[in-house]
Amino acid sequence: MGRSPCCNESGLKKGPWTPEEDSTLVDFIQKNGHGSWRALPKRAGLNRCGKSCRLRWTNYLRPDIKRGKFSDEEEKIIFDLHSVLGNKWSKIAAHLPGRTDNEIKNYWNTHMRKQLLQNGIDPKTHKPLPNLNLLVNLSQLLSPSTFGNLMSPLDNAFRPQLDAAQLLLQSIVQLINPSPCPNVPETSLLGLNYISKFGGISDPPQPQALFDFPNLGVNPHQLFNNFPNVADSVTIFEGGFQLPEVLGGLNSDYCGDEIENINVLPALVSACEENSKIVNQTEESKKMNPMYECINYSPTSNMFEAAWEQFLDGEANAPWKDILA
DNA sequence: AACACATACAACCGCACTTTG
DNA sequence: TCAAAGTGCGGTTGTATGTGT
Repeated sequence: MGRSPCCNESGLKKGPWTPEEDSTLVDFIQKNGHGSWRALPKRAGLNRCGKSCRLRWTNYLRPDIKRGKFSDEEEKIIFDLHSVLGNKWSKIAAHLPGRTDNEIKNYWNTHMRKQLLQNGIDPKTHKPLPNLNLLVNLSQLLSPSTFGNLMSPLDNAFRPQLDAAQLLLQSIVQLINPSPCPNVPETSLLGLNYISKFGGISDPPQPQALFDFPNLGVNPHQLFNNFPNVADSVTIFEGGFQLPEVLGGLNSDYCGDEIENINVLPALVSACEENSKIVNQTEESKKMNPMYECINYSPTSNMFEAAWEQFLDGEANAPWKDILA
């Protein structure tokens, strides 16, 4: 679209506005309205371009502008809306009376983004930045190339257990980085989880939220129900679980009570295909819940279970305990 | 006290998109 | 249908202020 830029006229002032210019602009708009922004500077007697006047008015001089520090509540709203809308600052600003899109953008970039990064949360995806070093190291430790040279033919008896352990690790890595849901835009349920649990970024969590089973459509209780022996290796507590020390003692970050109060979160489902009917979710809430289509989108669940099964089948011998020690 | 560096924020720029006449 | 005007956005810059040496 051919269009002449509005701000390349020579002789027009740029840079910070003086109190006199502010006063002139405010007086003119209060008396006449802004009308055409392009025509405004001449009519008001300002040596500025229309765009500069518009920005100055909308971002700073408008009487309904709220100045000062963002409240915790405002931070929560920004975080929440950003998780859904992304960088749609004007849409976010529409939910924060008195705040401008530019102000929110600046606040996000200078405060919130930094804090999220410091706390291990990706400000773009609102998901934890994967701390996969431990798992990668374990995976490498368990790789066939590592053991190919070290293990004697006798030790190959342990190969099935090693394969199972490696498969398990791969499953965990995939659970941490699930494939994106194909039916809805990228949203940040972890962001809501984060807010719901910690009440805003002013009191951030430590970056150890490696698992988020509700968001992956997996209920840890149901997940481990089929494996009675798992209690010996995995600690299941209210709303979460802890893996055995041999896997680094990684723990889930499932915060059940708070999450149930957030209606955009998916309901919990069984990780088992045969039990994959929706639980705790009405037909109405399915309609309201855009993530519904994603609830069963957990292709790694069965893989995870299969790995566990193999893993636990071999636990009687538990050679991996010695190998990893 | 003086300086360098870091940080926060206002403001600008360029572009793409939408609205309007 | 088209061009101008208006709007929204990401990225960047300039300046004031804070902090450490």
